[in-house]
Amino acid sequence: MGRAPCCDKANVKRGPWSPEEDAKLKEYIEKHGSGGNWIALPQKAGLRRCGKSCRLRWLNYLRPNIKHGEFTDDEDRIICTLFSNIGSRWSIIAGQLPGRTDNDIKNYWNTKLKKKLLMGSLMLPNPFIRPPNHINYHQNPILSSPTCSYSSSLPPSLRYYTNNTCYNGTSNFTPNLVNPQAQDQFLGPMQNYQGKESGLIMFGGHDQQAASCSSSDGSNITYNNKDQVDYEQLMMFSNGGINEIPDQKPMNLGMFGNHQSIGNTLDYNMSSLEEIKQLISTNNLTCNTNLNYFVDENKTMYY
DNA sequence: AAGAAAGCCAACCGCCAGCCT
DNA sequence: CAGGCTGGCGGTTGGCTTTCT
Repeated sequence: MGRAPCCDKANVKRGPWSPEEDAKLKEYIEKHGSGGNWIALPQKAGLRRCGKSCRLRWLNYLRPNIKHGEFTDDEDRIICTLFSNIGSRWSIIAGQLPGRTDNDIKNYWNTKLKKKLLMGSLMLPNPFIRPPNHINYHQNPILSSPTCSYSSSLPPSLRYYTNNTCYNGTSNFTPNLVNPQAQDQFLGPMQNYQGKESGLIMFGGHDQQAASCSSSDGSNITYNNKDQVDYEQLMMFSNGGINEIPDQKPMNLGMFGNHQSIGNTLDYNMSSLEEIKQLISTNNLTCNTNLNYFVDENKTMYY
C-alpha cells in the first residue's frame, strides 16, 4: 500500500495563487501564525489549498522581507563560493542571503548563474579559477603538451582545455575520448597556479537544465549511476596525480551541477559537514582549497 | 508578423528525517 | 520500538514570456 496523500487532491486547488488567496493566507498567518501545522492551516484559513502549497507560498513569496529582483555581484559570489564548497544545499545557501529563498537561488543558479560563470563574466575568489597571469602552462604537462588545445573564444581564465594526452600521476596516457566535441564539455580550466596542481571543473549534470556532462556525451568520465562518477577516471584529468592528494590536498576539484557525490576511499584530512556549517555561519566565505570537498562518515565525498 | 525555440520561475512532487503516539 | 504524520528539502515540471529566425 502506498503512502497516504497529504491532502485530498481532488478537492484542492492547484496552480498559480490568486491575489485573494494570497491575502487570505497572509492575513491568517499574520494573525495566528502557522500554528505549527501546515496541513490543518488551509481549512482554518478558508483556503482550498494543500497545506504544503500554503507553506511554500508563504515561505517563497508572502512572508515579510522577501527580496525579489536582480541578484547583486556580491550575492553571485557568495552563491558560487558556497556551491563550490557544499553543493546544492540551497537552504543553507539561502540562509546566508537575507531575503532570498532557496527556490529563488536554485532557479537563479540553474538559469543564469551557471552560464554567467561559464562565460567568464564572473570572477570568483576561488582556487578553481585563477586570473590569467597565474597560469603557468609550461609547468603543466597537460597544458604544455603539443596536443593541447583550447577554446579561444573564452577568456584565458575560463578556457576549456582539451587534450589527447593526459597525465595520471605517473605517466602520460591517451584517454578514450569517444566524442571529440564532448571534450569541451567536461574539461574545465586546468591550470597550474603558483606551483600547485591543476583543477578540474565540471559544469552540468543530467537534466534538461544542466549545461553538459550527460552520461551519453561520450566522455570518458563515466557515471556509475546518476549521482556518482568513477573517481579515478576523474582524477586522470588532474595534473597532480592521485598519490599527492592525501597529504598536500593539491586538487582543486569542483563539480558544478547535479552530481552530489563521488564514491571513493581516500582518507583525506577531511572537513566535516559541521565544519562546513561552521564556516558558513561565521560568514567566512573565502574559498579555501581545504574546503573544496568534504567526506562524510560513509566516505562519500561532497562538493 | 508569426511561429519556433529558449529562457524563466512559480509551483508541484516525492523523499527523508525527526517527532509523536 | 514501530509506524504514522509532518515539515523541510532538492529535483523537476509546465506554462508563461521573451528572443530568435
